[in-house]
Amino acid sequence: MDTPEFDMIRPLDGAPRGTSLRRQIYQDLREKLRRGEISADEKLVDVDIAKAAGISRMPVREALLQLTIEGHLVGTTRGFALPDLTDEDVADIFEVRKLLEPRAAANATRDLDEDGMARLHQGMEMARKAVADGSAEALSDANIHFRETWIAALRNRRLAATILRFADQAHVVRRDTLPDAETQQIVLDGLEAIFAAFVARDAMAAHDHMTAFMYSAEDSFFRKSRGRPPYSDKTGDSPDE
Amino acid sequence: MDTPEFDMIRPLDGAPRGTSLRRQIYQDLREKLRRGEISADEKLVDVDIAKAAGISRMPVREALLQLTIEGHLVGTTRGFALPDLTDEDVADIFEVRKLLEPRAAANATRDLDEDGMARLHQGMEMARKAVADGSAEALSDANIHFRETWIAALRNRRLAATILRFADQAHVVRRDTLPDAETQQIVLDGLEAIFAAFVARDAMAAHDHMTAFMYSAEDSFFRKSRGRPPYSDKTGDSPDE
DNA sequence: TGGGCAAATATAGTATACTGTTTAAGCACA
DNA sequence: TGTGCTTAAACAGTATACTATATTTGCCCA
Repeated sequence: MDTPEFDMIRPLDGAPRGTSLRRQIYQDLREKLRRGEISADEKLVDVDIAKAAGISRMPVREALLQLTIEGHLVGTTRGFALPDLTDEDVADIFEVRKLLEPRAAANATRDLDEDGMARLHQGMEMARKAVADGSAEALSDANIHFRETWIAALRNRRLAATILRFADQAHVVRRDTLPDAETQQIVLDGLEAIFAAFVARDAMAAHDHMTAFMYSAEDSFFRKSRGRPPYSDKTGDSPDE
Repeated sequence: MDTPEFDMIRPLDGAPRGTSLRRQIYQDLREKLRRGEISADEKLVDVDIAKAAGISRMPVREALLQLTIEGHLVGTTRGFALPDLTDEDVADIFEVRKLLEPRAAANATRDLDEDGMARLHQGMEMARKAVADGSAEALSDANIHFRETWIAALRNRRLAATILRFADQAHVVRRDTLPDAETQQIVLDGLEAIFAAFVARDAMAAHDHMTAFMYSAEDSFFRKSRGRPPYSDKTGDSPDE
């Protein structure tokens, strides 16, 4: 019930020496967010996470702040939580992704090595099996695996990090669209086309198929969840700065 | 020499109530970085800044961490400092900017209101005067003023924030290229063309002129400072994640 | 005089304690 | 059964103290 008395033990999985606690907590939470293991109503409280990890508040707090800065969380007066994205938010995220990912995919045809290609192949197998099984979670995992592989290959690390930042914010989209069988098939077809372009190292094909993939994902979301891509005339808020 | 005994005074400029200390420090440092008031060899140390502001380390530390996360600083074991960007880094930044800013400029032709237009006009006057005077600093200020105005108008706040994040990292470029009279004229011409497109609310013209502006800025940098846009075969570092 | 080893130093990182504010809970009163 | 007020709880924010580590400085010895 009280604060822990012992400070030499770190009951955190592998405990990789040399890595700061902030980084460990950050990566752990980031992973959980990516996997969708944080529910929308859940509140992340630094002191709770700290107690669970057997460390103090500060590294946890800093990790939560980083996730907030990156747009993965929002800080409220009562703990940190997932942002509930409006249609405008989702449209904004897609606008950025549509600008970045096609070009990045084209670059990946240049940057991918054989090892990466093998992992992409893995990802495709996972995706095919997932769709055959009708498993939304498995397809989501496969999709993440696929994306992280080709993005990891990119020479431009800034571009890569920015893409991951925005792509990971769209878990709402996955949750709302992937359960649908038709959407699953569309996603798989898109991945197949992109994968083929990667294998052929055809930069323009990768660019164009990624563009199509983005548009179809956006379309799925706005058809499933509501009527139309929005933009009434919202007054300015400030997700950053 | 000792720690301050009084905690109700905040010897920080305007002292806007309700704003967290972290935010105040962040914005102050961000502004200084934007203005180029932090030299490349300078080291930013939390405890020093905290003492100067009459507050504790933690808010300062968190502000420095935020700036590091955003790529404006790098953390070393001996204080935070400006990142010394390699040619690859600059090329990477320009690649992202070239993807984002043309589209954003096109959007700005839709999003700018009359007030923003007036401020753009101001910025142009500043820029013309700066070039007439041959003042690199004044042109830099005008350029920043101009950019911040049209970006502030954007409805897509994520796009806006991302652009500012990358654009502000390029102060090295300004420093290395703007002193040159020929470059100043090129910059001014570019701004004039973009401004005209904004005034005419011609989205495609804005897009194309912004594209040209990006390429000419990149070209200026790599012509002035070294031979060619790079890409030998650097092994992976990790500016983010 | 140089080169490696050892203290000193400066700094990030972490821990703990305190404060202020917002939200929620309890309670009286209508 | 609400409705306004008061109190309590929960949390972020800030402060201060402690620790670990890397860089530098200086010394000793070859």
